[in-house]
Amino acid sequence: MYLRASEVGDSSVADIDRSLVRSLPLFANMADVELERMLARAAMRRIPPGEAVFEQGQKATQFFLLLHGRLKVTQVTAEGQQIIVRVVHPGDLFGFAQALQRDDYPGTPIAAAESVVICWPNEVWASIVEQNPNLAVNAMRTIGQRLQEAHTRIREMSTEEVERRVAHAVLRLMDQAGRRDADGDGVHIDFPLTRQDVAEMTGTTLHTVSRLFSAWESQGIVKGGRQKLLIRDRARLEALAEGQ
Amino acid sequence: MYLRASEVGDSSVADIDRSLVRSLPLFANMADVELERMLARAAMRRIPPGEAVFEQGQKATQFFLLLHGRLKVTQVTAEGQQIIVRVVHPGDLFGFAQALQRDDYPGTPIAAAESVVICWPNEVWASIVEQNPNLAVNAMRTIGQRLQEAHTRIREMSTEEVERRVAHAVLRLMDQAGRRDADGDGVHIDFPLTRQDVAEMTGTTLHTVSRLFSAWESQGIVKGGRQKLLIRDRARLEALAEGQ
DNA sequence: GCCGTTCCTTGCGCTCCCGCAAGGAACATG
DNA sequence: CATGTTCCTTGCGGGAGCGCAAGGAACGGC
Repeated sequence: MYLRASEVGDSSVADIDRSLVRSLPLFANMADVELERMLARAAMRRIPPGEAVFEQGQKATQFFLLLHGRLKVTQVTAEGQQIIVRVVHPGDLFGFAQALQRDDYPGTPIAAAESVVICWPNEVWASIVEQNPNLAVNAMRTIGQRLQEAHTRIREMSTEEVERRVAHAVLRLMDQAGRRDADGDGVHIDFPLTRQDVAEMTGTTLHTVSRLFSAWESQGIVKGGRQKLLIRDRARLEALAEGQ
Repeated sequence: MYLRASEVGDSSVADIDRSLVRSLPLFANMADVELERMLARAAMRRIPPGEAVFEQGQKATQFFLLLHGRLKVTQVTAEGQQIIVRVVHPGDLFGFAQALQRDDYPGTPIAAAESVVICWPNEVWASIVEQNPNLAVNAMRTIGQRLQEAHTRIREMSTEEVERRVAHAVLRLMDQAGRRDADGDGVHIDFPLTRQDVAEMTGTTLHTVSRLFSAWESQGIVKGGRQKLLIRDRARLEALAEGQ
């Protein structure tokens, strides 16, 4: 049944995995009845890799929650330069334009791996918050954390050289999407990640990232691969991030 | 009476300028009674230039609103490098640590000019939000906007060269703190602003900022001065910000 | 299995910008 | 007015990292 729905791309409320949703911090203090009422107004969508959930600049009519998979949120500048604003992990809200007080989406979330999202029309937000202020508080915390991450990134970009910034970015990815490697030693990043991606996260070029990874690999700190990254020596990486 | 209170540094609720507070978007939808109740739990403080409202890392027990003046929020890295995270303008909330889900303040707000703030103990927040969800929504929007600004800055730092970044920063300051100059031509920044400050906002050095300002001055775009900046040709500055 | 596409690597030259250094101007303080 | 402090300016040299370029490796589609 799930598979059939997936083929269509859209799917009914009944298919949404309750236990998964229930475990999210966002809904921690929400009563079962409330949650059910909220899910009743939701829709589910499957996003194949490389596809966008919505496009930057598009009118914001819905907000979203990532259930499975991984999204890279990109922004494109007037000159066509692209950057990755953040990575959306399972359980994260995104496409939250109205909270940012704008009526269009500021970025484009692209599926790095096969992903499943649920979405609500914008109007749902207000009506739900009214009955459940706790959700608003939770959402605010989420945005607050995101703000903190942004400030961290600004600080790093202002004061650190490229190697440290890249090391920090890799450590962050490791914490958010690390997975113990099947082949024994090390932790790998759990979704396809190109050198270009890392460059766009750290404000550098894919060339520099490639050179760094090569250098690190020769020291046994990481092991690269096409769209893959395996971290073998976290301590050394942390040392690099702190500037030796 | 106001002056006497100022001398002490702390002041009573009665002194708070109601019409000023009333006009803030944050309280737009709040009933007079609610506002009065909220102000009843507030305290007022005067901050002389150069002094901090609180220190980075300090336990967060209060949140704040800037009434008059101007604050530069700085963060110091482990290596002692300083950056300016943002500038607080009159009407802005700050010291909002609990919304960021942390119990210490992430930065240090330093008065650039003589400033007046009002502050509340953290507990007030929860009790007020409960009775007035609208305030939570407003606060979330504020944080959302701040997040957007942070992303803009990240994008600029990733993709633009120093000159464009500095031009953008100056334009932003102009919009937020610009004031028609008394001596006729141009708009000046309404608080003391050093080259070092601008450097810390844009992730460069005071040397580079100084060189840029000199170059711009020789083209008649701006006019510098000790802790002063006068913008004479906004159009040219915008052109620079867009990359000629 | 072949071919096209995407992704990665590495060398080389160049440029933007930092860091050092030294001097000068504005302002505060007694 | 004298002295110290903060802030600004400018020259010079060096280096981190970008951009170009060219080649190679992994993957997917037919």
